[in-house]
Amino acid sequence: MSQSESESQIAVVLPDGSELSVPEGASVEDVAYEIGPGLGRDTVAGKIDGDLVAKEAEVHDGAAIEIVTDGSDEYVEVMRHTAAHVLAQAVKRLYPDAELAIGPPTDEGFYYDFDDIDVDADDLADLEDEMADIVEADLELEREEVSYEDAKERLADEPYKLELLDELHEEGAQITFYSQGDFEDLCAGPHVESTGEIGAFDLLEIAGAYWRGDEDNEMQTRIYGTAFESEDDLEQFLDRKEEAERRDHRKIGNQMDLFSIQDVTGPGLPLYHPNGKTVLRELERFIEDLNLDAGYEYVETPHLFKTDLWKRSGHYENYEDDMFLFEVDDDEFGLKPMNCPGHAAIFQDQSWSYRDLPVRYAEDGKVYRKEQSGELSGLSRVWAFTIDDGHLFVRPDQIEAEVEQILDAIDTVLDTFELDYEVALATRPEKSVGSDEIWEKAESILERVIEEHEDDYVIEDGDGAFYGPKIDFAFEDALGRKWDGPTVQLDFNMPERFDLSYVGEDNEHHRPVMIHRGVYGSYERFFMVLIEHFEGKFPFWLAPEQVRILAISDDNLDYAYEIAEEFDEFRVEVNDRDATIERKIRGAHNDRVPYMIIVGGNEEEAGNISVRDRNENQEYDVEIDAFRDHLRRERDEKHVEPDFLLD
RNA sequence: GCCUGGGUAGCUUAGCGGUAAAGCGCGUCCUUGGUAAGGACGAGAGCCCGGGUUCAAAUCCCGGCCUAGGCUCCA
Repeated sequence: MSQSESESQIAVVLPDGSELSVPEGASVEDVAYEIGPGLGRDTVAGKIDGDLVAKEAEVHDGAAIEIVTDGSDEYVEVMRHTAAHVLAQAVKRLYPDAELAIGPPTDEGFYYDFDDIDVDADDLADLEDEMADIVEADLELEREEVSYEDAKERLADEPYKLELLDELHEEGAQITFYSQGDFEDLCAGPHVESTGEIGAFDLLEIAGAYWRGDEDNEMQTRIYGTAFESEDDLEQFLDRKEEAERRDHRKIGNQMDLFSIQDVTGPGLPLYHPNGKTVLRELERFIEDLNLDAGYEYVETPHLFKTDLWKRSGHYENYEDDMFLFEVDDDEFGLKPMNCPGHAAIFQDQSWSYRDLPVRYAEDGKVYRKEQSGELSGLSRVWAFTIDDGHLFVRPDQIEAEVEQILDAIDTVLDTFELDYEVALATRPEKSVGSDEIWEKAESILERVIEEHEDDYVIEDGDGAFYGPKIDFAFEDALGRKWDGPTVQLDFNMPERFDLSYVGEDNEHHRPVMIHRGVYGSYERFFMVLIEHFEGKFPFWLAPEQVRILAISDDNLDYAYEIAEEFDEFRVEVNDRDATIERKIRGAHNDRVPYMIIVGGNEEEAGNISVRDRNENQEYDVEIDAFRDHLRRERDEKHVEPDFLLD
C-alpha cells in the first residue's frame, strides 16, 4: 500500500491534536501503520471527522482521524454490524425467499429488516443456532469495491438493496460489498475481520418497521439482537434489562395500588387510587409552597374551551391533529392541550400598570393531547395529564430576576429528590417570531442566568421554540436513563396574539413577555420517574403508608392501637392479621413501608417501641417521643431514605 | 395509524378442542408466634367483547377493544 515518498503529501489530525503527514490516497489503515506497525495490524476500522468508516477508506487532507482497534469503544459497534450480517446470513439459509433491507448496529445491539419472511418469536432459537454455526465457522469478511453495473447484477433478487444502490449511485458514492462465506451484502462497513470475533450474542425480539421509517411504505419484519465481546458483558446487559422490568412503574403501580388504566375508562386515561393520589398530593403541596413563596397566584381554568380561543392562541392551526375537538350545538369546542391560552385570557381581562408586573399565575392544570394510540405507554405517554403550570407576564427588564427565581425553585426540587441533571439552553430556530433585538437580549439574559446557576450546561443552537428561547432540564434516574424535566420558556408570540399590554411609566402601551415554566413538567411523567427511580421505595414524606405497627401477639394489639394514636399525624396502619411476627415483617417489606413499629410484651411493659426500617435496620427500646420527633424532621426536611436508625 | 406478541380469580401465571388450575393475597379456625414465609379449611373466574366452525370452544377462525415491544440510530 505504501507509495513512494515523492507522491504529494497530505496532513491528517490525530486525536491528540498532532498532525501526521501521509501520502495522498492513503487509507485509514495506512495512517495506522504510519503511526506504528502494531497499531496497523490491530486496526479494525477508523473514524474520519467523527464518522465510523472502513479501514480501507481513503483519508483527505485535514481529516481528523481516529483508529478503531478491538480495544476501542467503537469496536463493539463494528462487531454488532458484523453480527447483523451473520443474522442476515442465517435468515437467508433458513428462509431463502427473504428479501434484505437494512441492518445497522444500534446503541444497544443491532437489527436487520427483512421482507417476505414469516418468523415468530419461537423461530428465534433456530436462527440463533444457525448464527452460532456461522460464528463457529469463523468466516472471514472480505471487502470488495465494485462498479454500479456489477452491483446491479449481483442484487438482481434484492429489490430494496437495488433501491439503495440507485440512490448511492446518484450520490456518486463508492459501492462496496462485504462477504462472508456464501453470503454477501451491499454494505459500507466497517466490519471485524471474521465472524469468530463475535463473542456473545442474543436475538431479542421481532417487530414491525416501515421501510425507511415512512408509514406510507410497506411494513417489514425487523429482528432485534445484541452482541458483546464476552458472555459476561451480555449477561450484564440482560441483567440491566431485568432490573428495568423490575422497576417498571406499571408493575409497581399495580403492586402498590397507586393507579390503574382500565378498559372501560379508555386508553391513556389513568385513574389514581388513594395511594397514588397521596403521593401526588404531597408533590402538589411541595410545589404549591414554593409557588406561594415566590409570589404566584393560583388560578383555575376549565378543561375545554370554544375553539375561538384555540384559534386566537394558534393551537387550532398548528396543533389541531393533537387536539380533542367536538361540536356542541352549533359551536366547536376543544379540550385544552395547554394551559397558557386560558392564563393569557385571564391576564387580558383587565388593564395593567407597569407597577403590577410581574404577574405570576399558577395552576395544576389537566391537559389533553391526542397521541397516536400506539404511542401510549403507562404513565409516560397518556392522553390526559396534569402540568404544574406557571405563566408569568413580565416587563423585559424583569426577565432576568424572574428566570433566576425559577431556576432556584427547580434546583430546590431536583436537589430534594437527589436527581442528577443536565441543562440545555435552546436558541432561536430558523422559523421564529419576535424581533432580532428581543431574541438577542433574551438569549443573553438566559445564558447569563444559567451561567450563574449551573455548573455545566450546553447550548442547543436553533433548538428553541418558534416563539422564544428556552432552558430545558433533563434528569437521570437510578438506571441512568434520561428524562425531560423542568423547563423555562420565554414567549414573544402569545402576548402578540392576545394583544397583551401594560401601561408603562411613559404612559404608553407596552407588550409584556410571557414566561412558561414547569418544574415537574407533567405530574404523570414525574410520578413515573420517581416510581422507577426509587423502585417504589418512596421517601418518607411521599410514602402512601409511612409507618406500619406490628404486634408480636394479639395480646399486644391494644397497645399497638395506643401507639397508632401517638403517631396519628403520620399515615399509620396497624397490621391486625393473625400471623407470626416474621410474616408481618415480610409483608411490610414487600409493601415498601419505610418504618415498622414492633410492639410486644417487653415494649408494652417498658412503655416504648421497637423500630425497624425497610432497609432492615432495627433497634429495640426506642422512646416514642424520640421517634416521633425524628419522623417530623424526616418528613419536613424531605429526606430521601429512612434514616432514624442510621443516626 | 401500522407490525409482532399478549388479555384466564384482587395480583402473578399454567392450561391451548372434552368437568377451569397453581402460588401470592383474602376469610374462618387451630396456633400467640420476638425481627423477611407455622398449619388446616374455605370463598373467589361473563376464561377481554361480538360473531362463526364444531356434538363440544378459554382453546380453532373472523371482526373489534385493550395492552407490551417496535415503526431510519440510513447500504
